[in-house]
Amino acid sequence: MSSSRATSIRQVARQAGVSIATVSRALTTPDKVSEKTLKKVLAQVERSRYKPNLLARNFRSKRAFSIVVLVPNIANPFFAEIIRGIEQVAQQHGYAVLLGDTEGREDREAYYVGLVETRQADGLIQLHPRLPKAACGANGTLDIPLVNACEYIEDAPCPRVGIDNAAAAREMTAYLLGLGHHRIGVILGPDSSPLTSDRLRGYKLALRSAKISSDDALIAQGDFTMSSGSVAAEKLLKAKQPPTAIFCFNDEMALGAIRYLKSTGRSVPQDVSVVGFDDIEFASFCDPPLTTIEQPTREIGNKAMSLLFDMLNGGKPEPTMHTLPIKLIVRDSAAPPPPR
Amino acid sequence: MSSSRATSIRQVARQAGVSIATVSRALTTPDKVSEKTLKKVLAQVERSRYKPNLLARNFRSKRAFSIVVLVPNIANPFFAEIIRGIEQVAQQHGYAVLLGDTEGREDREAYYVGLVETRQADGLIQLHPRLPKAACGANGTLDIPLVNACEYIEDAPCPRVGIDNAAAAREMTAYLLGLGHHRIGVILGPDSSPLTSDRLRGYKLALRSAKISSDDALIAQGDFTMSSGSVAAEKLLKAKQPPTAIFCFNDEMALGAIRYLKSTGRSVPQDVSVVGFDDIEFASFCDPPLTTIEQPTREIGNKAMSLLFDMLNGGKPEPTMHTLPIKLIVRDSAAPPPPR
DNA sequence: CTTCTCGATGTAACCCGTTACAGATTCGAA
DNA sequence: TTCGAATCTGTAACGGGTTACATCGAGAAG
Repeated sequence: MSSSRATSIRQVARQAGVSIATVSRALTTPDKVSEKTLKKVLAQVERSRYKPNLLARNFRSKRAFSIVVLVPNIANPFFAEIIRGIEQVAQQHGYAVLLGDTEGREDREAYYVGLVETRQADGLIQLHPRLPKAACGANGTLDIPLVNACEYIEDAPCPRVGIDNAAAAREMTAYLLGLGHHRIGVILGPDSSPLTSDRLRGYKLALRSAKISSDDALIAQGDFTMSSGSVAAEKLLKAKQPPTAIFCFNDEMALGAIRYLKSTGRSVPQDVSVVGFDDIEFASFCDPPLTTIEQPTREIGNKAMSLLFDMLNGGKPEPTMHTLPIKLIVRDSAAPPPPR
Repeated sequence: MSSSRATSIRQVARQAGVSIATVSRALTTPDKVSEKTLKKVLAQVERSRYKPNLLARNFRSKRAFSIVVLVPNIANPFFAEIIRGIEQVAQQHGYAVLLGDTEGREDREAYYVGLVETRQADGLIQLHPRLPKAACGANGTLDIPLVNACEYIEDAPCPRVGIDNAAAAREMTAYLLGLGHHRIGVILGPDSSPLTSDRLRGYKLALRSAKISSDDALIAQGDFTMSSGSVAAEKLLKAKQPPTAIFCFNDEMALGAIRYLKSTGRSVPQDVSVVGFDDIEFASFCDPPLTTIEQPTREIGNKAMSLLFDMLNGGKPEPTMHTLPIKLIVRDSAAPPPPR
């Protein structure tokens, strides 16, 4: 909080007896400066506590060295993990990450897109299942460097990274079939989410492979919240022919479903098996520990940032999907169905 | 992705037939421009899709219009909520928030402090219980605008916002006493956290008011993780005179404690009451729903950002503590002790 | 000794806005 | 009509770095 203005490169140059160019080079490209001068300059930098003004540097280099991450809700630990993955490689490349918590509102989305249009940020990583309207040019192309992570956008004109949701759902369904279940309920996510349709497709594929016809009475709507999981589970269990296992399209809903089952005196997995998706932290701590699908959240974040970094450095934005492997985590919430 | 360089204010000025100063004024101080010119300029701005380069503007105004939030771990929903509160008012004032997830490492802390020293950011909000070393000047003052939120730093030379942990713990303990408990166990957080000592103080104060002497056998160490809650609960319950209620210094540990109790066949709250602290989202969904202390997370974030904003606008950093009210949330995890 | 090469350094233009200051125009009042 | 004030507009300096280009000096080669 000293009242004098911050020391500038010119002061350092004067006091070190060199030109400003030399100071600049000493700090950014030391090998272009003789050893003697370098030492002299660095000593003076140290002495006068000089910190280069990155606002100026970035202005000159036309780069903000920051990127924004658009996320529906940081309070969701699943997204938080992906953000950590993004930050990790962002920092390796000298980028800072601006947090864009949209809370689902489109005006906030537009605000963050504006940040990159006005060069406050260099690019954007989108964690929503849709493209930000504000970023779309007239001819279906994107105005800004963008990569989409973890939610699959059909035909998006940008690189995407995520998992193969259909394959994952198929694997999980096959696992339940393997335990001997024939009536497997599912609790979907919101319709708007492409995740839902992909996972549903995988589920049906697995049934078909096992020569079991799918039954709409076994499909219940949810919205990824715990309470919706409870409600949906109730609906499924009250059917004429209730399922012996429930596949929830995320862990929160699985937790909700388990809560409902327990509250009605059923035990999991003895009476009904319940499995989830995502492997959030609580999944291993709840009772019973949840069998679920682990998503490579860190890796998704890492990859997304790497892709964006490439784009920012002149790579062209191949609109390809980068699929990362998932893992079926078997814990204790699924077991063979009870004998009839 | 057009190959031409971005349109600059000079182009717009030329095409609108005015000077660059007029364009600048039209965009930043429209009332200094005649209505006719304003219309003409804005039309041209629209037509050429001109977006002012904020890198240049910020450079000129010597402000980055961004602040960094240092957080131990964004994957912790408690912090995530505070961040949302910060972002909310940051955006109102035109500030972006840079996410500083330190993962507890000091080098990352230093990196983020560097961001404000080099003017990439204007100030910093710290969510850790200690001051970043890198930000401390020689004479015990701070080099950068900083406010501390949610964890109490003793004698920090900066504004602080948080709750009265001692009073909150006292209230909770009094509540358990009121239910008829006489042997109340506590599960602490890590020693390094000032939260722990404050809450412990509140607990002891309540006991003294009730003329009950405190017993070290009722105090167990934890570290704010669920598994530490299980371990600590086990230790408490295996004592000669086990507690009839357990006060955990955060919700995660309470969840862990409940899990341990259930696994040993005890039911909560019939056999043992368990209460938490923080009111994380899961607290209302677990079984039984947790009686806990609600922290005003949003408000903490809001207040912290307001304080920082004031500092950035010339207000001097009063090193005062801003205490926000908490709320005791009664759910179903605490009940009168079982009759002996 | 001259000439060439190459590394180290300095000079100054440049990035793209904002804004102090000056000049121009308009309008009302004397 | 003339002058002053108020309003609008333009010119150009400025911010703090980076970097193309010029310059200089030393050592190598001829």
